Amino acid sequence: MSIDDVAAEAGVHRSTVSRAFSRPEAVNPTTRQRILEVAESLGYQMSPLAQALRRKTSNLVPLIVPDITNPFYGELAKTMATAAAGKGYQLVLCVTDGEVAQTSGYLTALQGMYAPFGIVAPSTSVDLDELQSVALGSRVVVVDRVEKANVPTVTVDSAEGIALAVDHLRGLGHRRIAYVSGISGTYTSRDRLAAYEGLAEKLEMPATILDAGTGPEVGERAAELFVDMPREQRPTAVIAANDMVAFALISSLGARGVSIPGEVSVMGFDGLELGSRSNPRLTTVRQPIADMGAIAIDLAEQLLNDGEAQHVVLTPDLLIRASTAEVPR
Amino acid sequence: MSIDDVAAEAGVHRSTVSRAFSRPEAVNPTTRQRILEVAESLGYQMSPLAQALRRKTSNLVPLIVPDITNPFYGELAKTMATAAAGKGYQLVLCVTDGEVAQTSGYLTALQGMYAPFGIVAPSTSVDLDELQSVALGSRVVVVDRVEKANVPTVTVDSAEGIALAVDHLRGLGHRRIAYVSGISGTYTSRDRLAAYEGLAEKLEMPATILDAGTGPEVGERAAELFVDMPREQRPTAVIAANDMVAFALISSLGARGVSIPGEVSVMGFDGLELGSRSNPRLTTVRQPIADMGAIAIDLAEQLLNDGEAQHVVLTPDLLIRASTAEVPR
DNA sequence: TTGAAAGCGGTACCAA
DNA sequence: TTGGTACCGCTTTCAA
Repeated sequence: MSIDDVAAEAGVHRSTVSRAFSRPEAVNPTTRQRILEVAESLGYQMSPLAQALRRKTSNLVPLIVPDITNPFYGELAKTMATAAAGKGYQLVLCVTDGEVAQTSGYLTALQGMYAPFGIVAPSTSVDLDELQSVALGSRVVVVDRVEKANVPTVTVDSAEGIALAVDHLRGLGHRRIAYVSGISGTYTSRDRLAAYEGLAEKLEMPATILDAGTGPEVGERAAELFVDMPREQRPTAVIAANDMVAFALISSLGARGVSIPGEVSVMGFDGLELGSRSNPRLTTVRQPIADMGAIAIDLAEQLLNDGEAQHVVLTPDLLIRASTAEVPR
Repeated sequence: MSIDDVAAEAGVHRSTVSRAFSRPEAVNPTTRQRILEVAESLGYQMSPLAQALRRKTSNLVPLIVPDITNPFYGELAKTMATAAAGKGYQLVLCVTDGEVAQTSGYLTALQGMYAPFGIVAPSTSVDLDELQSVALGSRVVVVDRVEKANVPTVTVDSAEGIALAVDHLRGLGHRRIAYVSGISGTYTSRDRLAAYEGLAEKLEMPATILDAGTGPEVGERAAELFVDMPREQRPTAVIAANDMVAFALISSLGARGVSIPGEVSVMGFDGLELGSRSNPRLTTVRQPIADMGAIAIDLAEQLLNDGEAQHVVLTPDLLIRASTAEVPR
């Protein structure tokens, strides 16, 4: 079932059929109508491959994430998939396991497929300059990573988020509020940490940083640090670098008999759906993940059209659930 | 950078270059060596698109999942991605939101891309016969769904898994063991439920089924049912249809002040990584998700080669963590 | 073992 | 507005 079959059946030339689809206004309405009907009746589907080969641009968009197992990237992938599908793109799933080399590998591979652009949710150490050096790299939008001049980015305001969290906790009477840093210092984790430190200074609040550790043992280190502190010095609340760290921390704290929010309030950052199924349900700063997909695609298209690299910074909000409570007295 | 550039530079015909890559034995070793070197020095990459167009088969493999947000599918996707990458396939992410129509839609779309086969983790209601009626449908392997004669499948033994769970709980002294059914009756959920009922009968154990409800409120219904029962009738342990249901249940139970595993032991089924970050850490039946990806790809390739639809049934094992304990007395 | 030529399924420019 | 034609980058059959 190719374009020639339709052309023959409709009694026109293949080029006319082609136009009927790609530039409808350039063909006689009557003719077009006939072509469309014939195509319909023949069940004709245009070959995206042939089209891409000729046009030198496909509808294949690489989505590069460090770890699709992580629900944050899962939620991100979902919104991306929805947004992409709406614009006729197909998402090619590229999982890097946090390895930098893979990112550029995928990008060049997908460029061979004439991918029009790529979406990258970079792991820690991806150097954006390096990224741009690979061919597709100059047509990439970066999600969940702070601004970089000539690469479009969509992020959430860390300072705002941390302020929301700290406000909430102070409103509950907390004064010793610690920050639990994320797995191997994710980029956002660092950004949020900086926001926390900045705010602590501004508020003249003591800044305590607990390291959650890495790997499958996340949360263990921070929990150890916590229980090893003399009671009266312990923070009464902690803000985790992200929801996953918060879950891990709560788990480790729970295993040590620390009750939440009875003894410590714990806040996350991300607003994962999962937080409504945790024990206790997680109070957290919510990123508008649902918007990020659509925005990322828009930014990509803008980049292609105007060559303009825009930066969109989204505003987070508070999701108050059950892991925070008034400071114990 | 096309095949002709390499040909020119190496002083041979394009067809020879083509052969040098695809049928190395059909070209003079010396010539081939030269071609390879030239290609290397020119940084030549073959166009997968052009190749696919001509060969009528690509390396694009649709991975169809109902919800990538669910960590189970996330873990599945990860192993698939790894297995696929190892064989030179690219995974195209297709999220169906549980809508049947989408599945066949994706399949036909990807067939237009000459996808050699597809991987489907079907949602509840996908009819496998219906699935096979669409073009690509006859070259599909199904994951996480019981056998169907002419479609290759890879699944885990539900009966074995439930037996493992029940054994574990009975070993801890539990006699009233309930089953909490999953979200809108997933296929595996039903399969596991049947296994539970079968085993209960065999063991002459009372079978209690708690419905976890649907949507964002999962777990709520079961938790209500549970607390509404008179204490002495309450199950002392429950087996959830899957880990996500277990998390939700624990969350809802926790919100009602029921302590786990103090008052009830809760078991999951899946073995998600997430279970090591829950509170309490989840005792569960583990599916060898990591193997499923590689096996699925193998089955697909076998199907293409021999036309044979194999069924692989994997054996689950027990992951004992902290959500189960001896029956309270 | 290598080259020539046709074709995969489209697009786009040029002419009519 | 339509048709003709060349070409995108590669594969494959047929001859040499």
